[in-house]
Amino acid sequence: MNEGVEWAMHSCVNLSWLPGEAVTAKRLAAFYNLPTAYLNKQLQALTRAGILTSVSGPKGGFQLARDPQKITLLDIVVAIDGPDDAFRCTQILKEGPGADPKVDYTKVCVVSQAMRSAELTYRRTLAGQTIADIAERVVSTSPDAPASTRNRFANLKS
Amino acid sequence: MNEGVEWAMHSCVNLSWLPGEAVTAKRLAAFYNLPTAYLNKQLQALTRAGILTSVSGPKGGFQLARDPQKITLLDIVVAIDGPDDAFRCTQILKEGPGADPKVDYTKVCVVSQAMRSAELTYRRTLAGQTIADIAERVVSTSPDAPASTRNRFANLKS
DNA sequence: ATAACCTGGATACTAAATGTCCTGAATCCC
DNA sequence: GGGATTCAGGACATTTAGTATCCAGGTTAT
Ligand code: SF4
Ligand code: SF4
Repeated sequence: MNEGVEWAMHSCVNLSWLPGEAVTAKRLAAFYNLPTAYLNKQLQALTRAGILTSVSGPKGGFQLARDPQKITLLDIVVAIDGPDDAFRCTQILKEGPGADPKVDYTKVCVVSQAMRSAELTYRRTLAGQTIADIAERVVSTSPDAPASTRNRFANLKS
Repeated sequence: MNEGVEWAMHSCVNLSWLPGEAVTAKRLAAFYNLPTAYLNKQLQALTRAGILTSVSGPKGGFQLARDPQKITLLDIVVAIDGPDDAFRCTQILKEGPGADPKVDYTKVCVVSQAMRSAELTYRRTLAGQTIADIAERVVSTSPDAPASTRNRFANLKS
């Protein structure tokens, strides 16, 4: 899995502490000391996926496109890592016994179904958790996180 | 995910149709027209993991090390793809606010916990399905699969 | 003894992830 | 309008992981 997923998760949580404020890629990157240009690519992907909105120009930057309660972890994973399943079906049955090129063995093959069922539970679990849930749980263990995050962003020079 | 996982799944199912018979890597590869030497590496990994047993020399080959009911899909995935989670934790919090090198943020971080919970359901689902389950489901849709598989293996020249 | 087969390391090849750079367009401020 | 700031995105370069081949060494059946 793309490590940009982790960056995106944390950035979205941070952005949820800064509602209505446009934060530049440079500042988001500086927060965790990440490569700016590369993080910018992930932010672009989130924007294309409709998770963030972006504004060009001075005072521009990124912010959450909708309520954190409506952004699931699955949304982010799909936006950054793509919609493909981890288990790749290379259709080896086509080289096997009943070789019928017209059949899509992805649907028929029992192995494929079994792996797919596992990935389904995975996605369901991710879809059941939102950025708001994450943020809330962070607050419950360290209640000053939102304030200190805002403070840190305010003090970021670059 | 490693595509060897797919090869391993199908090979294990095939081997479950051939109990007590040692099948050479060359024949297992020929069944799906796979690269012999590379498939052999996956079979070695399965052997190291205790899923297969191997015998050297003429009349040698691989066979299941235990009852197909006791081989879960998770066993195979771990043997081929390794035990690591898909979500990689690069510990970016160490570059962040509270930077404490002594803390293992993998345990503390809420994002990490959320992703981990999803992977847990994934693994649980995989662990709940065995090679025997797969084989049984194949039989229920095409009852002649075991016989035709044995027949095809018997007719493989190389 | 020979041939077949597994083991594992070395190596090559290929694809994907990671990271950088640069041009162009949008926006703000003077 | 002009300059500065920032996003958008394409074009690379670099690094890492996956895929594939080969060979030398050990095991076993005949
Ligand atoms: S569908 Fe089944 S047989 Fe075909 S490639 Fe996927 S796993 Fe293998
Ligand atoms: S533990 Fe949390 S913060 Fe640390 S790297 Fe993993 S996801 Fe990021």
